[in-house]
Amino acid sequence: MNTQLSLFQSLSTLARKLDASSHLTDDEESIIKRLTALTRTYSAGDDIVSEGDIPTACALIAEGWACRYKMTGDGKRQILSFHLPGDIPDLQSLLLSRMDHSLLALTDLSVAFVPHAQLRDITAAHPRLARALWRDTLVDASIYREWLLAMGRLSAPQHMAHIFCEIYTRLSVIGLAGPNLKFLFPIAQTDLADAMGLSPVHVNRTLQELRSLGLISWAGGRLTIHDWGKLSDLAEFDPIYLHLAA
Amino acid sequence: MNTQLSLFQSLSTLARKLDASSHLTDDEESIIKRLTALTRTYSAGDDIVSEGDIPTACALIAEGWACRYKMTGDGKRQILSFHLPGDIPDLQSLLLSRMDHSLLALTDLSVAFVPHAQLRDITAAHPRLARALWRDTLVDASIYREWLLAMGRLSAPQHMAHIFCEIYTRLSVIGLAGPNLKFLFPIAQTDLADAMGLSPVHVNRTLQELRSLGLISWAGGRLTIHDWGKLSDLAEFDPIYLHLAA
DNA sequence: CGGATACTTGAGGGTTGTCAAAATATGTGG
DNA sequence: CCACATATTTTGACAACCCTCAAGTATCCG
Repeated sequence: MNTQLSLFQSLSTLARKLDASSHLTDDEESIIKRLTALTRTYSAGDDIVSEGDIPTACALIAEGWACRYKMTGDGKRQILSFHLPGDIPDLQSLLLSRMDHSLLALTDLSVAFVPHAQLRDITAAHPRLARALWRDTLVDASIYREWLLAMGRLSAPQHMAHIFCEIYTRLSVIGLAGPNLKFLFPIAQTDLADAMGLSPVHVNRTLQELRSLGLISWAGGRLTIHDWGKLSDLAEFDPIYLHLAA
Repeated sequence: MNTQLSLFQSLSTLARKLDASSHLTDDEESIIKRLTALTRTYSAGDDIVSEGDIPTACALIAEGWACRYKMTGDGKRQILSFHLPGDIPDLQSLLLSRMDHSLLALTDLSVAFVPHAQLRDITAAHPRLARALWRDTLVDASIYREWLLAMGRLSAPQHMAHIFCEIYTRLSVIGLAGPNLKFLFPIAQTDLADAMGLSPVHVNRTLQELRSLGLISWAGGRLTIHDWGKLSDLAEFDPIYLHLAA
């Protein structure tokens, strides 16, 4: 993808997300769209930012999927969240200088880096934009809460169904999934396993269960939800925790 | 405890916490200490705020322990975080109007309610205070990340050890635990189970394992860490995620 | 076409859950 | 201070869930 186009698009997506949740004025919207940023591309598997780093810019996802993760001492990985275009997964680095986790490209990825200095300037000059960004980090925290519930108290099939429902909903918001319930889900089963805290083998078996129930199909990086009602019921999915409306 | 005293103390604890992480000026510190708030007391087991509520004030814990939790459809509970004096567990309600989870008194509790209007005023007038509060919510999110890692990828004994290490560290910061490693841990094993995503029976057995290893004792609501080195090694506990220093 | 990666399947073992009951601690009223 | 009711902790037996190891199959990519 063209770098200029990619930057323009990612800033538009961000502005759209912030407007949807915090009602930006035209003025505020154009400030977001005029952010300058250095665009970089990554290959699937690359670290974008690593635990311990002290970033000087925030990563705005332009295209592709990323994730936050942490490792245990003996090399087990836990994925903490998935990130889609329009997300700024390390926005917290503006106030928490040292990264307590890493950021990884799950697919080939293009990222626009918005300098901290610039974000500090606009948040100082525009308190409403500061609040919109703050709100965005609070929604992040809300998603963590939902994931904790899913990890601790949902069965494996419920948990997996929950992830599918969340991703579909979030993709819809940014226009990357439509009402036909077919969309790109371009990660490996191993990644899903690390997000659910399970082994890849068990994820594979859980997946077959959902398939044989006729709820979904997933192949070649494309996911189809065959029965949204049953899938979201199973997952006890209620999008309130995404705080999509102000 | 006297209500006035309790309010004064909770505001001091809050000011101290914010100063430690974000370096308040004397002026800013006194603004925090002059917040007006209605103090209320709760009994262990009371809901302070419930999922779906739209709060108009934020709950500042003055004395006792609280927790955030969510329930599944079939009545299973997941505790999402523990909250100690000086914490404002529902600070996010300032920007996310509807509660996506509930807040519960784990012990008898006194809470100072700071009106949203007042918080909006001081964050508008004092951007540095706004950032200090924002930072506090970002630390919250960081703790969620660490809990996700613990739930997904640590063994039950490691996970439990991790919780003990975290709580000890956080109690130290607010002066409720000292270098002798003995401190109040006034919750039930059932609560710990709901925080770890395990059954009470298994928590009990895990506890006996830690006891028989000579790492801790826990009885009558008092926890003693006998070997901090071994306990924190087992838990792979690294307090970086608490972001105690700016 | 060949090598690497990802997915699938099977077998067996460890961890954790459920159910039920006993033992202990806690709290309250007399 | 005791007696009782209640809540919490502890124990045992068994089943379900999930993990590991290992091998086989499919898919992707140069």
